[in-house]
Amino acid sequence: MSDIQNTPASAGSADEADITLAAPVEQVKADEAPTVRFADLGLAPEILRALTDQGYEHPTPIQAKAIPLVLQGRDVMGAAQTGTGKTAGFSLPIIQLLMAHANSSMSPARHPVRALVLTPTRELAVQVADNVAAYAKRTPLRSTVVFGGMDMKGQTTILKGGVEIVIATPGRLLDHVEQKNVNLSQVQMLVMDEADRMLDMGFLPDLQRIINLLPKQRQNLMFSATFSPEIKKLANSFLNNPVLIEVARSNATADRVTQVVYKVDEELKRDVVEHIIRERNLKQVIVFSNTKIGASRLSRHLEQKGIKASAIHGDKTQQERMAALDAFKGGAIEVLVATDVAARGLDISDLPCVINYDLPYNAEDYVHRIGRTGRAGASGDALSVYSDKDERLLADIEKLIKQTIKRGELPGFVAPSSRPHGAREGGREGGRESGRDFARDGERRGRREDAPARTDRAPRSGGYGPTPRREKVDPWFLKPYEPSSAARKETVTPTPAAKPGKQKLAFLLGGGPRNNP
DNA sequence: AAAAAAC
Repeated sequence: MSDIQNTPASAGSADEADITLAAPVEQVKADEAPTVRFADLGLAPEILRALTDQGYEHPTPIQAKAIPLVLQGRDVMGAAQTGTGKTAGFSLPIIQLLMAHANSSMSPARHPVRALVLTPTRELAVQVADNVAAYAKRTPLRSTVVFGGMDMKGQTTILKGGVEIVIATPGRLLDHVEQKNVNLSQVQMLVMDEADRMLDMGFLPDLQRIINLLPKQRQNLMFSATFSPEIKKLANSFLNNPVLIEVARSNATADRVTQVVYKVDEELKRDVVEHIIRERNLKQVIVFSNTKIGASRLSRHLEQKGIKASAIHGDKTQQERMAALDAFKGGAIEVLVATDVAARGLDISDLPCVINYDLPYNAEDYVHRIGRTGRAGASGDALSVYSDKDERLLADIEKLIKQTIKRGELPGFVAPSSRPHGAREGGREGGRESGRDFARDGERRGRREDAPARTDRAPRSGGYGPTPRREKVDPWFLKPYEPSSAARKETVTPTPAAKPGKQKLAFLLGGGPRNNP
């Protein structure tokens, strides 16, 4: 992938009119993939050791760019999705900067909160916190995570014990602030992760409340997958002279991910999902549902059919959510049926396959969902089932990704149009199970014997539809009338893993050391 | 039209 084309001539776009940057935005330029090592980035030995412990040697492109800039104290606006390594991109330099004044005193007063990371979802908070803790494990810095749905007590104890780095969802953090469990007046660094999602979720008032509690003098890092006008406004109001770091659009729509859609009868969707899981012998797959109830039902259905499945959505207790995630990561659960709570942010290793049980109402969410696969140089499959009523959704998605998605055929599943009226046919190849009654939902049916894994997978990439084109990024940051804003711009392109062999091995081992965090 | 997030 090459760099994104942004010409100054296009800067006068319509929605830029009401955007006034508080300060000029500097852009840096770098085209080639970095061949640097973490050791070249000026990181402390304690941090390098922690990275080595985990098998990381080479930074991803965004890390190679972001780390030095953050170390310089710059505000950074990162246009990056998950899977680009942005978590390490901000946490490593934060740890480094805080280390300069770290002390090993046990006194809570000597461990004021100095870095704050805000995330939209609880799971993402936990994940970021896990990373931070791992990177900081050889330093005296303390970190913790606070989020809702859990007892306040444990979090309160840790907060009162003193921590330098807090990772939090906004609501619970404010809760702690109100209860005087935490003081944010010493925060030097603020990270807003998945800022676009936080806005979508209505966190703006909470964000403003939190920011009002912070010192004016601080460093701000903001990451967002999209550049809506709202995000630009947020960037304008909260960032000070930021550097824009841009990662070419997620590899989600890159050729590494084979996308296929299957048009089926609405009521056959769950059987099709089951069929796909068996046919491909999938052992690690996320199935996305548009609704919480749909996720639960599908999960239950799959479980009844002897597939190790579990659902994760907002109506589950936090304990259930975490248990499901852990079970999935640990392999006890093979199919995680999720709402969009898991669409973004979650770094659930490198999934070989993602299935859309429903096409998302929001085309943008499609990109986020399938971004769970084909990560970090690996290939992946993104399969979607849809029915007649979803044609419009599919059209929206294809318009967004500027790509026609391959229409797949499922041998054994009768095409919706040719299905005889009233018949409920859902058998598979060889008609082994023809005549099954698909009408009675929830009825226990005979468990299907394990089907041998077939190899007639959908063809990999290529040859179908126009060449994928990267989404045009609105050049809001170009300030044609601002002399200090040189037309330099940073575009970081994800590169294949530096060591493909090692990467592959990591995947096979399921969570072993990866090349890039 | 749905999901997420504080109690």
